[in-house]
Amino acid sequence: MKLKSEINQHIQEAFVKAGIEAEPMSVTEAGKPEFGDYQFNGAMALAKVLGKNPRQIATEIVEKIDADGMISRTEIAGPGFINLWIDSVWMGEKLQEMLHDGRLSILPKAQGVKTVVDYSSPNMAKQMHVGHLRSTIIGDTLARLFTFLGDEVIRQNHIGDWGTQFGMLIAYLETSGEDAYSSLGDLEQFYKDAKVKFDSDPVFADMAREYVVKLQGGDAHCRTLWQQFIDVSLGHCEEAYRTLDVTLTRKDVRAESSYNEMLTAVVEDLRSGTILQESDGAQCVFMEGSDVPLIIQKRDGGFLYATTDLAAIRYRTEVLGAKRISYVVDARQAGHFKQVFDAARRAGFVGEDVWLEHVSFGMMLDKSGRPFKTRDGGTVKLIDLLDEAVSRAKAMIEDRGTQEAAEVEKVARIVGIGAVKYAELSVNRESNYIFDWDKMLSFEGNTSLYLQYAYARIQSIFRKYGEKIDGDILLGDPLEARLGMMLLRFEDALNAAARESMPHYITSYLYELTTLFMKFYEQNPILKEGIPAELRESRLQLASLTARTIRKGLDMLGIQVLDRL
RNA sequence: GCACUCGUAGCUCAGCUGGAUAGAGCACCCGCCUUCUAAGCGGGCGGUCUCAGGUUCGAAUCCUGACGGGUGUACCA
Repeated sequence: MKLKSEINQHIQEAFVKAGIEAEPMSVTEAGKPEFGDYQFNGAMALAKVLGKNPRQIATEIVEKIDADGMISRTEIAGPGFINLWIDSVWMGEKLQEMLHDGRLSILPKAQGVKTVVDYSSPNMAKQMHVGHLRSTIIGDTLARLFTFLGDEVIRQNHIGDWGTQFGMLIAYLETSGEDAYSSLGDLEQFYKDAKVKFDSDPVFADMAREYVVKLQGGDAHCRTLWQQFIDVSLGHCEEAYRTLDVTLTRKDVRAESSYNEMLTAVVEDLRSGTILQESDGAQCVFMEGSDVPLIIQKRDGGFLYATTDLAAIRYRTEVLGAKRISYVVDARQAGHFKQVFDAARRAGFVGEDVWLEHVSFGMMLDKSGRPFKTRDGGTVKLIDLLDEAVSRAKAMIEDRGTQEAAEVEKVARIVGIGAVKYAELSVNRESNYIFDWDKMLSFEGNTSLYLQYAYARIQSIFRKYGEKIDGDILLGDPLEARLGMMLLRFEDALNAAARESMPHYITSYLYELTTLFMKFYEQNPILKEGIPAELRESRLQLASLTARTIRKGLDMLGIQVLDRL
């Protein structure tokens, strides 16, 4: 339920009744339990405008609040804080509605927004490495989240399948043997070998350059080899997607090369829109306040990635009809996207009603704060990272010895991959972050395993109980009330995460919820002898709802839960 | 040089549109398993929120400057 906006509405109504004319202001979640559940701090801000004492304003607002059973108590504190307590009977009823609703009382938007999420975007010339992880995981979370909230999501995997390096690779494929599929088994090695030959063998280098021209000219044989190469490379990516439980499929692929035919038109339309300027022989778009242009067409007539990006933007708005486009791309591209967005708007490729958003994320650094590399200076392959995660999880599970032998592999996969994804998603995406195997695969504190563990313990209670639950949800105990409050905030957390494209809002919420539940559960036995039936039923319902919220929240992150751990 | 961005506990990070005593996890110390899974819970230790000004009733949060780190800066993607 949209708890916060419901409270805001009551405050707003009180404003009207009290004759206060002011911009709507929002309540905030109370910082401490003794300040209630929510607090409204607007009275102080209004004091100056209205020329009144803030406490007096607060009093006038409080007197007019008519929350229809939702708010049980109000208090004016300090200079004019309004503290609000949510009624526990009201909460109990709402919690029960959530429990009996498959979507946890979260209604899909009446008017879904057609949203393009551009993410993952691997380069077909190389194997996926750890640098692709953040885009892939953040983007997939956003796609799942937006979908759940009722938006119409179109995933776009803007794969890099065009450019000069493909000439080299095709030439190498042509000379290295007949069977393309087996020789491409290790793409990384293939690329390195090709590069070595390119640098050392002038005849081969010339051949490679020739192949670029032939490929771009549409030569059938070259296209066939190129297509084989892309198929194999994409196959590798899809293997990583499957391992990661990422929802991208082949139908989401919209390759760079697919925009080729649109590029000339993009340049022409920019020219006729008089946005284009020639500078040093190149066709450029200049932005106000910056002397570094966005180059659309090279002096030699060639197109660049800015051209492709503009074509893609156009396709997304004009053909797909997107109203929000989220680019999940690392922070180094911030300047580029600023220019592309600006050019696209001025060219009229996107209207005022389209929201362009660069969902940027920071770089991955090693422990000494340098860009993350392997010991020999190479990039860490994504698949190696994932294998490592699973094998570490497996070792811990075997060590613990609570799983059936047949289950170990499956559980290790869910736990290990979950840990990697959660570690990426739980930090603010905008900051750089320190990559550390131990931290990433740690299972303590704010990690996926902590949530999965809590979930499994709740399932254990229900296995033991095995009967139908009934009765009211009672929130007598303070911890019970806080848990109930937290459960009701789920939708607010999801909405905030979606509004700002910040997955870590979800993890923070889930961690806080789970911590509360763990405390509650330690102090308030559920099935123990001597617990009154009424209380037991109520606590079982809270436990059930907690489990469902954890499962749904993790589902937004593409992380699975387990009934036993 | 210019632009953007970051600077919170020993380490890794939260801190939502400025709000009441700045929060977690790890590490370290102490306690809790004959009782619903101890991958847990409780307690302790630890911060002049880089620094200096400014705006405000009120600043980790907004503005300016300094210092320090990172990134970007014309025909690669």
